[in-house]
Amino acid sequence: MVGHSRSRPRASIILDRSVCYDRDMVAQLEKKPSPRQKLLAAADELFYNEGIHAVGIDRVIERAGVARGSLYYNFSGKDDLIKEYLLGRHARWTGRVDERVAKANGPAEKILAVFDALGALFAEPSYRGCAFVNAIAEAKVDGPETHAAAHFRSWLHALFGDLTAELPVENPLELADQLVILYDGAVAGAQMDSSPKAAATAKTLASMIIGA
Amino acid sequence: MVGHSRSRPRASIILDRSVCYDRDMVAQLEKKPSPRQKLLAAADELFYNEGIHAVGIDRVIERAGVARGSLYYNFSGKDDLIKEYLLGRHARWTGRVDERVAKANGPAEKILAVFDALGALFAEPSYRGCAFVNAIAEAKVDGPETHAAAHFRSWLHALFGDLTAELPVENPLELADQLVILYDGAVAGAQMDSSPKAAATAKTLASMIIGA
DNA sequence: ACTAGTTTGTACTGATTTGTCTAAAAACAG
DNA sequence: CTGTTTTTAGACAAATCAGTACAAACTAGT
Repeated sequence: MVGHSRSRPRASIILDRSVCYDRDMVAQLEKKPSPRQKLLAAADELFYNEGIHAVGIDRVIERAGVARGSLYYNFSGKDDLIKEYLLGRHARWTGRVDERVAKANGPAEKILAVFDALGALFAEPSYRGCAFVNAIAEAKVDGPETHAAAHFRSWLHALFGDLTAELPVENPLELADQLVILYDGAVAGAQMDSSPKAAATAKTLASMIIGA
Repeated sequence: MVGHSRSRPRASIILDRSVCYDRDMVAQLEKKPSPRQKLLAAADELFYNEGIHAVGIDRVIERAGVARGSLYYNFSGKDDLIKEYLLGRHARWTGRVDERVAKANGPAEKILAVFDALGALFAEPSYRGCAFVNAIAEAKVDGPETHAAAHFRSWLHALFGDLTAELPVENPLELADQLVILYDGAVAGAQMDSSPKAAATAKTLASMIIGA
């Protein structure tokens, strides 16, 4: 609940996305990872695999191999670490989806490419559901997870909203809502049933409703 | 991790389902609720609204208005309380769905009745997603949530599997998988976007795929 | 009324939680 | 080299966690 007692570091979430090549970025890529990066990597792994609430900062610190003080020097507390963990998840996942969508030709193929991205995600052995759904499940009202999850949801709706707008259908917004349901259903089903084929099932449904 | 040190009570989960009318059942309905029932009611409310991990047993006890010892007399520990909480959620939800399905005429209407049940669920102001999805999100491997969630998932697949089997389609099992995705998508979308209309959207999609 | 089963209130343990503090070493920039 | 920033290791506090122990009181069946 208390801010930094020392000065704040200059690193930002942009550094993790490889979109901005300033001097600090190049320097961090060539040198060994900073304590901040090690902490974010450890938090990403532990929070996602075991749940945010179930993982104490001691385990994050131990996993990262850094000193306890480094956490509170680079972050204002666990809530801040949670927020940055979710921002990183958001950036990496949207990057993967945008990449696949960009490669596809035409709005219909771009929509189906989203479900191909889900299929690749579900095939990863470490898949344990949507980080934002899981975070909201254990979040208290107005917790650090709220804004990050809302940000992710607006991205998801905009993704399908933009793609269906280029489709020759009578009601693109309704179609976007339907695609969001297919997306959410595949994500949840793959987690609960441990069946990666949910992506293929959802993709089949998606191709049905965008073709009709 | 330790069993009962005193003798174990004779009440079972069946008593909460109103399916078995023995003498104990009638007695419990007419008298004031037992500490066990108060504890289950408090755990149901707190675990669902705030997350299992985030709620300590002290808050459950305080909310139930019973003594600390009553928890460990009626349950073997928090894990046991979690298990009973999820069993109760399972019984109540499947009861509500089965009731609506039973009232519908014909397999197609019965399938759509499931999504009507979801619509009624999402309209409740206390809706906060699927208790089993939320529980798994914060559960550790082989925790008390695992079996309850698996039990619920097999019920869900059997529900749509049985209903699609009575439908004149070429591949009822594939259709059942698709309906599960619509169900999961509505459940997750209604939670993440706080929009009860996800049930109607999923129902529209369901009627499309079972009509074709 | 007697007895067994149940509930209560409180105190207590031991482990774990997030977060603070300090002093010294290390890395870094001008 | 000099001075600032960052990292380290560890001790420490205050709160909370699940669970145990125990004695007294209450309830219900016979």
